[in-house]
Amino acid sequence: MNAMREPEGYLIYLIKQVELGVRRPFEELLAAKGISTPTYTALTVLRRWPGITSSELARRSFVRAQTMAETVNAMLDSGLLRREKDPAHGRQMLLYITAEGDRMIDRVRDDVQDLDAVLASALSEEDRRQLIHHLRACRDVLLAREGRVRV
Amino acid sequence: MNAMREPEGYLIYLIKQVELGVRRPFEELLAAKGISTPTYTALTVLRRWPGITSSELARRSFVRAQTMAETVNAMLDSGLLRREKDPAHGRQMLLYITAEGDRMIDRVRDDVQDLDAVLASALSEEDRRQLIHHLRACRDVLLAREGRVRV
DNA sequence: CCCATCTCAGCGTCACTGAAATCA
DNA sequence: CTGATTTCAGTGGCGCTGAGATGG
Repeated sequence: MNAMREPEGYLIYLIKQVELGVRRPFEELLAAKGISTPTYTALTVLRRWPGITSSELARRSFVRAQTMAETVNAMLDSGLLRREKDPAHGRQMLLYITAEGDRMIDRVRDDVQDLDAVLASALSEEDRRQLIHHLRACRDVLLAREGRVRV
Repeated sequence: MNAMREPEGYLIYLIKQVELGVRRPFEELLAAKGISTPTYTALTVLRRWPGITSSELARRSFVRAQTMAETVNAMLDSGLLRREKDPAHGRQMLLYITAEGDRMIDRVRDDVQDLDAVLASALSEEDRRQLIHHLRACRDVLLAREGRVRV
């Protein structure tokens, strides 16, 4: 418990620090291929959950629906996504990645993996596996707090 | 290696997602006590490294010197920090936390710990310890890339 | 009637670049 | 002269709130 008495021992603090440290190189990497961070994260979430609405995508991405709407519109304009009317709900539009969207993910994959390798360069393969696993657990706790997320 | 083929297996992606998910509740928590995220992080770094310059604080916080200068000025105005001329370097100013700054950290400690506990609620105590340890390793890799940081 | 989505409009924080002055 | 810090000025991405329209 003593480890929690100082900010250095807080998960929140360390996660924020690591994220800030990796933000710039990550954004530069994506910008070199012509996409933004919100676009990249939306693509990755949508690849896992094709056919969800923009609002649901927002919840899974931890942003407001209005914020996600901007990102989605930009992606529609650049052809990374397409949307279809939900036959069961007149107003809702379901989102899908296009072939161009898939190509975009492929285009940045190597660079993202390289940066990831730098980040993990002080960790053993087993450490890295554990870190991924624990971060997923934290993410899922936050998702559960975010209100209902469709299965 | 297969775990790295999808974004779900990237450290970068998960760290960004967790950070985004925790950002809002964290900022609300701090705002309730009257401080901002940059101020909080500056306080925590400075507590560990009293007497560093604003530029060095910027490097350790992964922001530019100009960005940090704004945060530091606000903190000087509100009495959380004081600064002294470095006797050995005419132009440089060394930063120290004031008693008021220490009180500010104390004031938010319980709330930060509560949020931290939520984040770690799916982890065992041993998992949490490992996660902290691995995140520190990632942070230190990034710090080392940031150019010379004074011991 | 209520609730969720979608859309339009405006706002604020925070990190950025560029450039000039000071001093070891 | 070179390199680092400090300071002044301007910019922009990105997430936010509020409000109105549509539809189950």
